[in-house]
Amino acid sequence: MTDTPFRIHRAVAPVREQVADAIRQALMARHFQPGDHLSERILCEMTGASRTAVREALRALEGEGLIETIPHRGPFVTRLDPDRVAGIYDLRIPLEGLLARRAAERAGAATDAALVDCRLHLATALQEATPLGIVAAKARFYDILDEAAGNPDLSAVIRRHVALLSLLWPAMIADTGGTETTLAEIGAIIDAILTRDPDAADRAARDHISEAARQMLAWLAVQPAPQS
Amino acid sequence: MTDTPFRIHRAVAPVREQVADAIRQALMARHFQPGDHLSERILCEMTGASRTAVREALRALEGEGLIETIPHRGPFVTRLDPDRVAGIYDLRIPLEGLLARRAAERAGAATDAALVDCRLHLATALQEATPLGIVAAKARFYDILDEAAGNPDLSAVIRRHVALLSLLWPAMIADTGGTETTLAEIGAIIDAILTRDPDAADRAARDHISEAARQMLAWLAVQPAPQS
DNA sequence: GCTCGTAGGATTGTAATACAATCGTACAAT
DNA sequence: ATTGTACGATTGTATTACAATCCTACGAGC
Repeated sequence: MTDTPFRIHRAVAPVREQVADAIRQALMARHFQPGDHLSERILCEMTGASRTAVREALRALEGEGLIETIPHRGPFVTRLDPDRVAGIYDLRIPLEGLLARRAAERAGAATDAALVDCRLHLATALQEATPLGIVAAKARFYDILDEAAGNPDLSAVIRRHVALLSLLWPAMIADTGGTETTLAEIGAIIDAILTRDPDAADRAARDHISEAARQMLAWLAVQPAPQS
Repeated sequence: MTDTPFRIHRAVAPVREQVADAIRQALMARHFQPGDHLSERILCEMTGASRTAVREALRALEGEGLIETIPHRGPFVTRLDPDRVAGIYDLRIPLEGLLARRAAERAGAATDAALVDCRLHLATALQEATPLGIVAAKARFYDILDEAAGNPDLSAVIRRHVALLSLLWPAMIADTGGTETTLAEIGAIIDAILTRDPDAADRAARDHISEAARQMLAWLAVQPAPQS
Protein backbone atom coordinates (compact mmCIF):
# COMPACT_ATOMS: atom_id res chain seq x y z
CA MET A 1 0.00 0.00 0.00
CA THR A 2 2.80 2.36 0.87
CA ASP A 3 4.85 1.24 -2.12
CA THR A 4 5.53 3.21 -5.20
CA PRO A 5 2.81 2.60 -7.80
CA PHE A 6 5.05 0.76 -10.21
CA ARG A 7 7.18 -1.16 -7.80
CA ILE A 8 8.06 -4.62 -9.02
CA HIS A 9 8.79 -7.58 -6.84
CA ARG A 10 11.31 -10.29 -7.35
CA ALA A 11 9.71 -13.23 -9.05
CA VAL A 12 11.29 -15.97 -6.96
CA ALA A 13 12.47 -15.67 -3.38
CA PRO A 14 15.79 -17.21 -2.36
CA VAL A 15 15.55 -20.94 -1.85
CA ARG A 16 16.32 -20.60 1.85
CA GLU A 17 13.17 -18.52 2.29
CA GLN A 18 11.08 -20.95 0.31
CA VAL A 19 12.42 -23.70 2.54
CA ALA A 20 11.62 -21.69 5.67
CA ASP A 21 8.10 -21.07 4.38
CA ALA A 22 7.62 -24.73 3.60
CA ILE A 23 8.67 -25.74 7.10
CA ARG A 24 6.51 -23.04 8.66
CA GLN A 25 3.54 -24.29 6.67
CA ALA A 26 4.27 -27.86 7.65
CA LEU A 27 4.32 -26.81 11.29
CA MET A 28 1.03 -24.93 11.03
CA ALA A 29 -0.51 -27.89 9.27
CA ARG A 30 0.57 -30.06 12.20
CA HIS A 31 2.64 -32.17 9.88
CA PHE A 32 5.14 -32.17 12.73
CA GLN A 33 4.27 -32.27 16.42
CA PRO A 34 5.88 -30.16 19.15
CA GLY A 35 8.96 -31.99 20.32
CA ASP A 36 9.50 -33.72 16.98
CA HIS A 37 12.99 -33.99 15.63
CA LEU A 38 13.49 -32.24 12.31
CA SER A 39 16.54 -33.93 10.89
CA GLU A 40 18.28 -32.18 8.06
CA ARG A 41 18.07 -35.27 5.92
CA ILE A 42 14.28 -35.32 6.12
CA LEU A 43 14.01 -31.61 5.41
CA CYS A 44 16.31 -31.92 2.42
CA GLU A 45 14.23 -34.74 0.99
CA MET A 46 11.01 -32.90 1.78
CA THR A 47 12.05 -29.68 0.08
CA GLY A 48 14.56 -30.92 -2.47
CA ALA A 49 17.01 -28.25 -1.36
CA SER A 50 20.58 -28.70 -0.29
CA ARG A 51 21.76 -28.87 3.31
CA THR A 52 23.19 -25.38 2.99
CA ALA A 53 19.83 -23.83 2.20
CA VAL A 54 17.99 -25.97 4.73
CA ARG A 55 20.37 -25.04 7.50
CA GLU A 56 20.08 -21.35 6.76
CA ALA A 57 16.30 -21.67 6.85
CA LEU A 58 16.58 -23.44 10.19
CA ARG A 59 18.56 -20.54 11.64
CA ALA A 60 15.75 -18.21 10.65
CA LEU A 61 13.09 -20.44 12.19
CA GLU A 62 15.22 -20.74 15.29
CA GLY A 63 15.17 -16.97 15.60
CA GLU A 64 11.41 -17.01 15.36
CA GLY A 65 11.23 -19.49 18.19
CA LEU A 66 9.41 -22.11 16.17
CA ILE A 67 12.24 -24.60 16.56
CA GLU A 68 14.95 -25.08 19.13
CA THR A 69 18.32 -26.47 18.19
CA ILE A 70 20.33 -28.66 20.51
CA PRO A 71 23.99 -28.81 19.45
CA HIS A 72 24.84 -32.05 17.72
CA ARG A 73 21.26 -33.25 18.08
CA GLY A 74 19.58 -30.93 15.67
CA PRO A 75 16.38 -28.91 15.57
CA PHE A 76 13.23 -29.82 17.46
CA VAL A 77 9.77 -28.33 17.15
CA THR A 78 9.35 -25.99 20.10
CA ARG A 79 7.39 -27.42 23.01
CA LEU A 80 5.20 -24.85 24.75
CA ASP A 81 4.36 -25.62 28.35
CA PRO A 82 1.25 -23.94 29.82
CA ASP A 83 3.32 -21.45 31.81
CA ARG A 84 4.98 -20.21 28.69
CA VAL A 85 1.70 -20.03 26.81
CA ALA A 86 0.26 -17.94 29.64
CA GLY A 87 3.27 -15.66 29.46
CA ILE A 88 2.92 -15.19 25.72
CA TYR A 89 -0.74 -14.25 26.05
CA ASP A 90 0.21 -11.98 28.92
CA LEU A 91 2.49 -9.95 26.71
CA ARG A 92 0.14 -10.09 23.74
CA ILE A 93 -2.60 -8.37 25.72
CA PRO A 94 -0.96 -4.93 26.02
CA LEU A 95 0.53 -5.22 22.55
CA GLU A 96 -2.74 -5.90 20.81
CA GLY A 97 -4.32 -3.21 22.94
CA LEU A 98 -1.72 -0.79 21.71
CA LEU A 99 -2.21 -1.89 18.11
CA ALA A 100 -5.96 -1.29 18.28
CA ARG A 101 -5.41 2.01 20.05
CA ARG A 102 -3.06 3.32 17.42
CA ALA A 103 -5.35 2.07 14.68
CA ALA A 104 -8.24 3.97 16.25
CA GLU A 105 -6.10 7.08 16.45
CA ARG A 106 -4.88 6.95 12.88
CA ALA A 107 -7.71 5.30 10.96
CA GLY A 108 -8.97 7.01 7.83
CA ALA A 109 -11.82 6.45 5.43
CA ALA A 110 -9.99 3.63 3.66
CA THR A 111 -9.50 1.82 6.96
CA ASP A 112 -13.16 2.20 7.83
CA ALA A 113 -14.31 0.76 4.54
CA ALA A 114 -11.93 -2.17 4.83
CA LEU A 115 -13.06 -2.88 8.37
CA VAL A 116 -16.75 -2.88 7.48
CA ASP A 117 -16.03 -5.21 4.60
CA CYS A 118 -13.87 -7.38 6.82
CA ARG A 119 -16.64 -7.72 9.39
CA LEU A 120 -18.98 -9.05 6.72
CA HIS A 121 -16.45 -11.59 5.56
CA LEU A 122 -15.75 -12.67 9.11
CA ALA A 123 -19.44 -13.04 9.88
CA THR A 124 -20.09 -15.27 6.87
CA ALA A 125 -16.94 -17.25 7.52
CA LEU A 126 -17.95 -17.86 11.13
CA GLN A 127 -21.47 -18.77 10.10
CA GLU A 128 -20.23 -21.23 7.52
CA ALA A 129 -17.77 -22.52 10.13
CA THR A 130 -15.10 -23.02 7.51
CA PRO A 131 -11.81 -22.99 9.42
CA LEU A 132 -9.96 -21.86 6.34
CA GLY A 133 -12.27 -18.93 5.81
CA ILE A 134 -12.06 -17.90 9.44
CA VAL A 135 -8.29 -17.88 9.39
CA ALA A 136 -8.33 -15.86 6.18
CA ALA A 137 -10.79 -13.32 7.56
CA LYS A 138 -8.77 -12.94 10.76
CA ALA A 139 -5.58 -12.49 8.78
CA ARG A 140 -7.30 -9.77 6.79
CA PHE A 141 -8.42 -8.09 9.99
CA TYR A 142 -4.85 -7.96 11.27
CA ASP A 143 -3.60 -6.69 7.94
CA ILE A 144 -5.98 -3.77 8.20
CA LEU A 145 -5.00 -3.05 11.77
CA ASP A 146 -1.31 -3.23 10.96
CA GLU A 147 -1.73 -0.89 8.06
CA ALA A 148 -3.75 1.58 10.11
CA ALA A 149 -1.54 1.46 13.20
CA GLY A 150 1.58 2.16 11.15
CA ASN A 151 4.05 0.48 13.50
CA PRO A 152 5.75 -2.37 11.64
CA ASP A 153 7.77 -3.48 14.65
CA LEU A 154 4.68 -3.74 16.80
CA SER A 155 2.95 -5.75 14.10
CA ALA A 156 5.98 -7.98 13.72
CA VAL A 157 6.15 -8.79 17.42
CA ILE A 158 2.48 -9.69 17.50
CA ARG A 159 2.76 -11.83 14.41
CA ARG A 160 5.77 -13.62 15.78
CA HIS A 161 3.92 -14.65 18.89
CA VAL A 162 0.77 -15.54 17.04
CA ALA A 163 2.92 -17.84 14.92
CA LEU A 164 4.36 -19.40 18.06
CA LEU A 165 0.93 -20.05 19.48
CA SER A 166 -0.08 -21.47 16.13
CA LEU A 167 1.91 -24.52 17.16
CA LEU A 168 -1.00 -25.24 19.50
CA TRP A 169 -3.96 -23.27 18.22
CA PRO A 170 -4.96 -25.56 15.34
CA ALA A 171 -4.93 -28.52 17.67
CA MET A 172 -7.27 -26.73 20.06
CA ILE A 173 -9.65 -25.74 17.28
CA ALA A 174 -9.71 -29.30 16.03
CA ASP A 175 -10.64 -30.40 19.53
CA THR A 176 -13.11 -27.82 20.70
CA GLY A 177 -14.47 -26.53 17.43
CA GLY A 178 -14.49 -22.83 16.60
CA THR A 179 -15.27 -20.10 19.04
CA GLU A 180 -18.55 -18.25 18.75
CA THR A 181 -17.64 -15.27 20.85
CA THR A 182 -15.05 -14.14 18.34
CA LEU A 183 -17.38 -12.12 16.16
CA ALA A 184 -18.71 -10.03 19.02
CA GLU A 185 -15.23 -9.43 20.38
CA ILE A 186 -13.72 -8.41 17.07
CA GLY A 187 -16.87 -6.46 16.30
CA ALA A 188 -16.26 -4.42 19.44
CA ILE A 189 -12.74 -3.60 18.28
CA ILE A 190 -14.03 -2.59 14.86
CA ASP A 191 -16.75 -0.40 16.38
CA ALA A 192 -14.24 1.32 18.62
CA ILE A 193 -11.98 2.08 15.67
CA LEU A 194 -14.90 3.27 13.53
CA THR A 195 -15.95 5.68 16.28
CA ARG A 196 -12.32 6.77 16.77
CA ASP A 197 -12.32 5.76 20.41
CA PRO A 198 -8.74 4.66 21.23
CA ASP A 199 -9.53 3.78 24.85
CA ALA A 200 -12.40 1.54 23.85
CA ALA A 201 -10.32 -0.05 21.10
CA ASP A 202 -7.54 -0.78 23.56
CA ARG A 203 -9.97 -2.28 26.03
CA ALA A 204 -11.81 -4.35 23.41
CA ALA A 205 -8.57 -5.77 22.01
CA ARG A 206 -7.32 -6.66 25.45
CA ASP A 207 -10.60 -8.35 26.24
CA HIS A 208 -10.43 -10.31 23.02
CA ILE A 209 -6.96 -11.67 23.77
CA SER A 210 -7.82 -12.31 27.39
CA GLU A 211 -10.73 -14.42 26.26
CA ALA A 212 -8.55 -16.30 23.80
CA ALA A 213 -6.02 -16.90 26.58
CA ARG A 214 -8.72 -18.15 28.93
CA GLN A 215 -9.93 -20.58 26.31
CA MET A 216 -6.48 -21.84 25.41
CA LEU A 217 -5.38 -22.30 29.01
CA ALA A 218 -8.59 -24.09 29.86
CA TRP A 219 -8.02 -26.46 26.96
CA LEU A 220 -4.40 -27.00 27.94
CA ALA A 221 -5.45 -27.83 31.50
CA VAL A 222 -7.46 -30.82 30.31
CA GLN A 223 -4.84 -31.93 27.81
CA PRO A 224 -2.65 -34.82 28.88
CA ALA A 225 0.85 -33.47 29.46
CA PRO A 226 3.00 -34.63 26.54
CA GLN A 227 5.65 -37.07 27.57
CA SER A 228 9.00 -35.34 27.89
CA MET B 1 19.10 -19.38 38.61
CA THR B 2 16.23 -21.59 37.64
CA ASP B 3 18.57 -24.34 36.48
CA THR B 4 19.12 -27.61 38.16
CA PRO B 5 21.89 -27.27 40.74
CA PHE B 6 24.35 -29.45 38.92
CA ARG B 7 23.61 -28.42 35.38
CA ILE B 8 26.69 -28.24 33.19
CA HIS B 9 27.09 -26.02 30.22
CA ARG B 10 28.81 -26.74 26.98
CA ALA B 11 32.32 -25.37 27.02
CA VAL B 12 32.33 -23.87 23.54
CA ALA B 13 29.35 -22.63 21.63
CA PRO B 14 28.97 -23.50 17.94
CA VAL B 15 31.11 -21.33 15.72
CA ARG B 16 28.05 -19.80 14.07
CA GLU B 17 26.98 -18.41 17.45
CA GLN B 18 30.44 -17.11 18.19
CA VAL B 19 30.38 -15.40 14.83
CA ALA B 20 26.95 -13.93 15.53
CA ASP B 21 28.18 -12.67 18.90
CA ALA B 22 31.25 -11.14 17.33
CA ILE B 23 29.17 -9.27 14.76
CA ARG B 24 26.69 -8.16 17.41
CA GLN B 25 29.54 -6.83 19.50
CA ALA B 26 31.05 -5.07 16.51
CA LEU B 27 27.70 -3.43 15.85
CA MET B 28 27.31 -2.27 19.46
CA ALA B 29 30.87 -0.95 19.41
CA ARG B 30 29.95 1.08 16.35
CA HIS B 31 32.59 -0.71 14.38
CA PHE B 32 30.03 -0.65 11.59
CA GLN B 33 27.59 2.18 10.92
CA PRO B 34 23.90 1.78 10.07
CA GLY B 35 23.65 1.31 6.34
CA ASP B 36 27.09 -0.24 6.05
CA HIS B 37 27.55 -3.21 3.79
CA LEU B 38 28.70 -6.35 5.62
CA SER B 39 30.23 -8.43 2.88
CA GLU B 40 30.77 -12.07 3.61
CA ARG B 41 34.38 -11.81 2.65
CA ILE B 42 35.05 -9.16 5.29
CA LEU B 43 33.20 -11.10 7.95
CA CYS B 44 35.08 -14.26 7.12
CA GLU B 45 38.40 -12.46 7.43
CA MET B 46 37.27 -10.71 10.59
CA THR B 47 36.18 -13.87 12.34
CA GLY B 48 38.34 -16.48 10.67
CA ALA B 49 35.28 -18.65 10.11
CA SER B 50 34.07 -20.18 6.86
CA ARG B 51 31.37 -18.71 4.70
CA THR B 52 29.00 -21.46 5.85
CA ALA B 53 29.24 -20.40 9.47
CA VAL B 54 29.17 -16.71 8.67
CA ARG B 55 26.07 -17.04 6.54
CA GLU B 56 24.23 -19.00 9.23
CA ALA B 57 25.14 -16.31 11.73
CA LEU B 58 23.83 -13.68 9.32
CA ARG B 59 20.47 -15.45 9.14
CA ALA B 60 20.21 -15.25 12.92
CA LEU B 61 21.10 -11.56 12.98
CA GLU B 62 18.62 -10.98 10.21
CA GLY B 63 15.91 -12.49 12.37
CA GLU B 64 16.87 -10.15 15.16
CA GLY B 65 16.49 -7.20 12.84
CA LEU B 66 20.04 -6.00 13.29
CA ILE B 67 20.84 -6.49 9.63
CA GLU B 68 18.75 -6.52 6.49
CA THR B 69 19.67 -8.66 3.52
CA ILE B 70 19.03 -7.56 -0.04
CA PRO B 71 19.17 -10.52 -2.43
CA HIS B 72 22.39 -10.62 -4.42
CA ARG B 73 23.62 -7.51 -2.64
CA GLY B 74 24.18 -8.92 0.80
CA PRO B 75 23.56 -7.84 4.37
CA PHE B 76 23.44 -4.21 5.48
CA VAL B 77 23.38 -2.81 8.99
CA THR B 78 19.78 -1.84 9.69
CA ARG B 79 18.99 1.81 9.28
CA LEU B 80 16.49 3.14 11.81
CA ASP B 81 14.56 6.20 10.72
CA PRO B 82 13.01 8.36 13.46
CA ASP B 83 9.51 7.05 12.77
CA ARG B 84 10.64 3.52 13.38
CA VAL B 85 12.53 4.48 16.50
CA ALA B 86 9.40 6.16 17.83
CA GLY B 87 7.43 3.02 17.05
CA ILE B 88 9.89 0.81 18.87
CA TYR B 89 9.76 2.98 21.97
CA ASP B 90 6.00 3.03 21.65
CA LEU B 91 5.81 -0.71 21.98
CA ARG B 92 8.52 -0.88 24.60
CA ILE B 93 6.50 1.31 26.94
CA PRO B 94 3.69 -1.15 27.71
CA LEU B 95 6.10 -4.08 27.65
CA GLU B 96 8.46 -2.65 30.21
CA GLY B 97 5.46 -1.56 32.23
CA LEU B 98 4.23 -5.13 32.22
CA LEU B 99 7.65 -6.44 33.15
CA ALA B 100 7.89 -4.15 36.16
CA ARG B 101 4.32 -4.96 37.13
CA ARG B 102 4.90 -8.67 37.11
CA ALA B 103 8.15 -8.23 38.97
CA ALA B 104 6.34 -6.25 41.66
CA GLU B 105 3.71 -8.98 41.90
CA ARG B 106 6.17 -11.85 42.16
CA ALA B 107 9.19 -10.37 43.88
CA GLY B 108 10.58 -12.19 46.89
CA ALA B 109 13.24 -11.48 49.47
CA ALA B 110 16.02 -12.45 47.08
CA THR B 111 14.75 -9.99 44.49
CA ASP B 112 14.58 -7.22 47.08
CA ALA B 113 18.14 -7.77 48.19
CA ALA B 114 19.40 -7.84 44.63
CA LEU B 115 17.52 -4.64 43.79
CA VAL B 116 18.89 -2.75 46.78
CA ASP B 117 22.37 -3.87 45.87
CA CYS B 118 21.78 -2.98 42.24
CA ARG B 119 20.69 0.54 43.14
CA LEU B 120 23.95 1.10 44.98
CA HIS B 121 25.97 -0.11 42.03
CA LEU B 122 23.99 2.05 39.65
CA ALA B 123 24.41 5.11 41.85
CA THR B 124 28.17 4.78 42.04
CA ALA B 125 28.39 3.98 38.34
CA LEU B 126 26.40 7.08 37.47
CA GLN B 127 28.45 9.21 39.85
CA GLU B 128 31.68 7.96 38.37
CA ALA B 129 30.17 8.48 34.93
CA THR B 130 31.87 5.38 33.58
CA PRO B 131 29.82 4.34 30.56
CA LEU B 132 30.93 0.76 30.96
CA GLY B 133 29.81 0.62 34.56
CA ILE B 134 26.48 2.22 33.75
CA VAL B 135 25.75 -0.32 31.04
CA ALA B 136 26.74 -3.16 33.36
CA ALA B 137 24.54 -1.87 36.19
CA LYS B 138 21.58 -1.45 33.86
CA ALA B 139 22.08 -4.94 32.48
CA ARG B 140 22.07 -6.25 36.03
CA PHE B 141 18.87 -4.37 36.76
CA TYR B 142 17.15 -6.01 33.80
CA ASP B 143 18.48 -9.41 34.80
CA ILE B 144 16.84 -9.02 38.18
CA LEU B 145 13.57 -7.85 36.65
CA ASP B 146 13.54 -10.70 34.15
CA GLU B 147 14.19 -13.23 36.85
CA ALA B 148 11.47 -11.80 39.08
CA ALA B 149 8.87 -11.36 36.35
CA GLY B 150 9.27 -14.95 35.21
CA ASN B 151 8.19 -14.39 31.61
CA PRO B 152 11.09 -15.34 29.31
CA ASP B 153 9.23 -14.36 26.15
CA LEU B 154 8.46 -10.92 27.50
CA SER B 155 12.09 -10.47 28.46
CA ALA B 156 13.23 -11.67 25.07
CA VAL B 157 11.05 -9.21 23.21
CA ILE B 158 12.33 -6.33 25.30
CA ARG B 159 15.93 -7.39 24.88
CA ARG B 160 15.50 -7.73 21.15
CA HIS B 161 14.28 -4.18 20.82
CA VAL B 162 16.85 -2.81 23.20
CA ALA B 163 19.47 -4.43 21.00
CA LEU B 164 17.93 -2.80 17.95
CA LEU B 165 18.01 0.61 19.57
CA SER B 166 21.58 -0.08 20.60
CA LEU B 167 22.44 0.63 16.99
CA LEU B 168 21.80 4.27 17.87
CA TRP B 169 22.02 4.56 21.64
CA PRO B 170 25.82 4.51 21.99
CA ALA B 171 26.10 7.24 19.39
CA MET B 172 23.66 9.38 21.33
CA ILE B 173 25.49 8.85 24.61
CA ALA B 174 28.77 9.75 22.95
CA ASP B 175 27.15 12.95 21.78
CA THR B 176 25.08 14.11 24.72
CA GLY B 177 26.88 12.45 27.61
CA GLY B 178 25.03 10.28 30.12
CA THR B 179 21.62 11.05 31.49
CA GLU B 180 21.29 12.19 35.07
CA THR B 181 17.60 11.49 35.43
CA THR B 182 18.16 7.75 35.09
CA LEU B 183 18.85 7.07 38.73
CA ALA B 184 15.67 8.71 39.95
CA GLU B 185 13.59 6.94 37.32
CA ILE B 186 15.00 3.50 37.97
CA GLY B 187 14.89 4.23 41.67
CA ALA B 188 11.16 4.77 41.37
CA ILE B 189 10.76 1.38 39.72
CA ILE B 190 12.83 -0.27 42.43
CA ASP B 191 10.83 1.42 45.16
CA ALA B 192 7.57 0.32 43.62
CA ILE B 193 8.76 -3.27 43.45
CA LEU B 194 10.09 -3.18 47.00
CA THR B 195 6.74 -1.95 48.26
CA ARG B 196 4.93 -4.53 46.10
CA ASP B 197 2.96 -1.91 44.24
CA PRO B 198 2.38 -3.26 40.71
CA ASP B 199 0.49 -0.19 39.53
CA ALA B 200 3.26 2.13 40.63
CA ALA B 201 5.89 -0.15 39.10
CA ASP B 202 4.04 -0.19 35.82
CA ARG B 203 3.74 3.58 35.83
CA ALA B 204 7.35 4.16 36.82
CA ALA B 205 8.66 1.85 34.12
CA ARG B 206 6.50 3.50 31.48
CA ASP B 207 7.70 6.90 32.58
CA HIS B 208 11.29 5.74 32.38
CA ILE B 209 10.96 4.54 28.81
CA SER B 210 8.93 7.57 27.81
CA GLU B 211 11.72 9.78 29.05
CA ALA B 212 14.30 7.71 27.19
CA ALA B 213 12.18 7.99 24.05
CA ARG B 214 11.83 11.74 24.47
CA GLN B 215 15.58 12.09 24.78
CA MET B 216 16.38 9.86 21.84
CA LEU B 217 13.87 11.48 19.52
CA ALA B 218 15.07 14.93 20.50
CA TRP B 219 18.60 13.88 19.67
CA LEU B 220 17.53 12.33 16.38
CA ALA B 221 15.73 15.54 15.43
CA VAL B 222 18.96 17.52 15.51
CA GLN B 223 20.99 14.79 13.82
CA PRO B 224 21.72 15.30 10.16
CA ALA B 225 19.72 12.75 8.23
CA PRO B 226 22.16 10.10 6.97
CA GLN B 227 22.49 10.10 3.22
CA SER B 228 20.48 7.28 1.73
C1' DG C 1 21.71 -60.28 36.52
C1' DC C 2 23.72 -55.88 36.61
C1' DT C 3 27.00 -52.20 35.69
C1' DC C 4 30.35 -50.33 33.00
C1' DG C 5 33.02 -49.54 28.96
C1' DT C 6 33.39 -49.36 24.26
C1' DA C 7 32.64 -49.90 19.34
C1' DG C 8 29.80 -48.69 15.71
C1' DG C 9 26.63 -46.09 12.97
C1' DA C 10 24.08 -41.93 12.39
C1' DT C 11 23.65 -36.99 12.61
C1' DT C 12 25.23 -32.50 13.08
C1' DG C 13 29.07 -28.83 12.66
C1' DT C 14 32.31 -26.76 9.78
C1' DA C 15 35.17 -26.09 5.91
C1' DA C 16 36.46 -25.90 1.13
C1' DT C 17 35.36 -25.76 -3.59
C1' DA C 18 32.72 -24.85 -7.55
C1' DC C 19 29.59 -22.63 -10.42
C1' DA C 20 25.23 -20.07 -11.60
C1' DA C 21 22.72 -15.75 -10.93
C1' DT C 22 22.80 -11.18 -10.22
C1' DC C 23 24.49 -6.56 -9.39
C1' DG C 24 27.28 -2.30 -10.17
C1' DT C 25 30.26 0.14 -12.89
C1' DA C 26 33.04 1.62 -16.44
C1' DC C 27 33.53 2.06 -21.14
C1' DA C 28 32.10 2.20 -25.90
C1' DA C 29 28.62 3.29 -29.43
C1' DT C 30 25.10 6.01 -31.19
C1' DA D 1 23.60 12.78 -23.11
C1' DT D 2 21.64 8.42 -23.38
C1' DT D 3 21.81 3.62 -24.29
C1' DG D 4 23.98 -0.78 -24.70
C1' DT D 5 27.32 -3.97 -23.18
C1' DA D 6 31.24 -6.28 -21.22
C1' DC D 7 33.59 -7.08 -17.08
C1' DG D 8 34.62 -7.94 -12.24
C1' DA D 9 32.79 -8.64 -7.79
C1' DT D 10 29.47 -10.56 -4.71
C1' DT D 11 25.90 -13.46 -3.36
C1' DG D 12 23.09 -17.95 -3.82
C1' DT D 13 23.24 -22.73 -3.96
C1' DA D 14 25.05 -27.28 -4.33
C1' DT D 15 28.42 -30.79 -3.44
C1' DT D 16 31.91 -33.08 -1.07
C1' DA D 17 34.55 -34.03 2.81
C1' DC D 18 35.74 -34.73 7.37
C1' DA D 19 35.69 -33.75 12.44
C1' DA D 20 32.86 -33.75 16.60
C1' DT D 21 29.34 -35.53 19.00
C1' DC D 22 25.45 -38.31 20.24
C1' DC D 23 22.74 -42.63 20.71
C1' DT D 24 22.38 -47.46 20.88
C1' DA D 25 23.70 -51.92 21.33
C1' DC D 26 26.75 -55.30 22.42
C1' DG D 27 29.98 -57.58 25.32
C1' DA D 28 33.43 -57.85 29.38
C1' DG D 29 33.81 -58.08 34.04
C1' DC D 30 31.88 -58.23 38.64
